[in-house]
Amino acid sequence: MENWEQQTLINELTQGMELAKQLRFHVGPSSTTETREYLVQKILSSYDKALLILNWSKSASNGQGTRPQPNVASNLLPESPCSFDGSPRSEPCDKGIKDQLQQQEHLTDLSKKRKPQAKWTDHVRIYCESGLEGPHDDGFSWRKYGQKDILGARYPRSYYRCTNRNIKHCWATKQVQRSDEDPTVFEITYKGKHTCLPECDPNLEPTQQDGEVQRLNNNANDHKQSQADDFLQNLKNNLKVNTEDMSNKEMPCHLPLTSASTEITMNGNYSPANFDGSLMQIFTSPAMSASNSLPVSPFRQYSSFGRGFGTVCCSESDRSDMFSSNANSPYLDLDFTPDPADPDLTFPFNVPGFFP
DNA sequence: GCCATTTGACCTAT
DNA sequence: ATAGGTCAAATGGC
Repeated sequence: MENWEQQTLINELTQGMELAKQLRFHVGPSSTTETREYLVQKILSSYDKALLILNWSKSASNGQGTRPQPNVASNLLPESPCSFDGSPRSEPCDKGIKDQLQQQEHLTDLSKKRKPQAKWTDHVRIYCESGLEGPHDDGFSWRKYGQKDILGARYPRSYYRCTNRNIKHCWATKQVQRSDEDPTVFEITYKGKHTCLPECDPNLEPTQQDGEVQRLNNNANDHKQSQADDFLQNLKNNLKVNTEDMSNKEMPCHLPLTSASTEITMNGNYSPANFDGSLMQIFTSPAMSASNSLPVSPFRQYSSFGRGFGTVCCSESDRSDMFSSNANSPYLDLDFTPDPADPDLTFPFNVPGFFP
């Protein structure tokens, strides 16, 4: 067993023990069911991770060349930058990492040639239902550059790229496609990472924003707590959030939120410290899509989510089928380098967006 | 005029 | 050959 595996194992077991201790204090009637379920889920998650690491090491020592890839975490670790959402992934996690590297290598290739497939892909599925007062976005501006009828799909697929593509060489793209099975469900696939800053603060000068990107990249951990706090606060106020895992079965984890109208369900665990993560699959409600009486223009509306996570722009005509979700972290460097000592720390934040 | 969307054409992977 | 992804001219709104 490699050192980092051992360390991770220790971390997970330690975390599990700490969580169990916390749970002990929440056995009484003063604590909410959500709190207890949340802690239980985290404990289970920690032990799942630990077991996986053990199995991983075991298979490796047995000479089985194919270790469970780090994407095992995608099944179990919502903080996994590779798949927090748990929705079907187009790429194995490790391949995604390689692809990211390949993408960086090809960033200079601005030719008309199609760039290599799926350097880094995230898959997000979102639907909205009543409860959100307006579209939430992922903090980035997207420009639609294509639409294509997909074989076997009832609805066309829309292609979006970051509006900063030319300005800041931001190569993030996303694809939005309405689900055949449930037209209220939209599948959003993100490709590439944002190298630009979300327009979270219109008062910031570009240079300030650039500096902010750098600062955030360098001090991502410093912001986790505040982002998480803001996120939680807004969740309490606004959202009902669900996620699904890869097999589309529920692995609920109820956050200890006090608002009766607020519920967060996600596969795996959650802690505020994790909410700087890039991948969070959020289900919001569909009825919102029917509402055209938005309080604010869908163009560049600032989200009330979190710290007003930036803007998203889209056309009026496209509001019916475009969503924005923050599969890519708006703030953090999306280059995913698993920190073996603390994988949780690499979990970036994700904010859902929605365009009715 | 600028910017975003639309949409047909083109390119690439399979 | 076909499907998916992207480009870029045309178009429209502000």
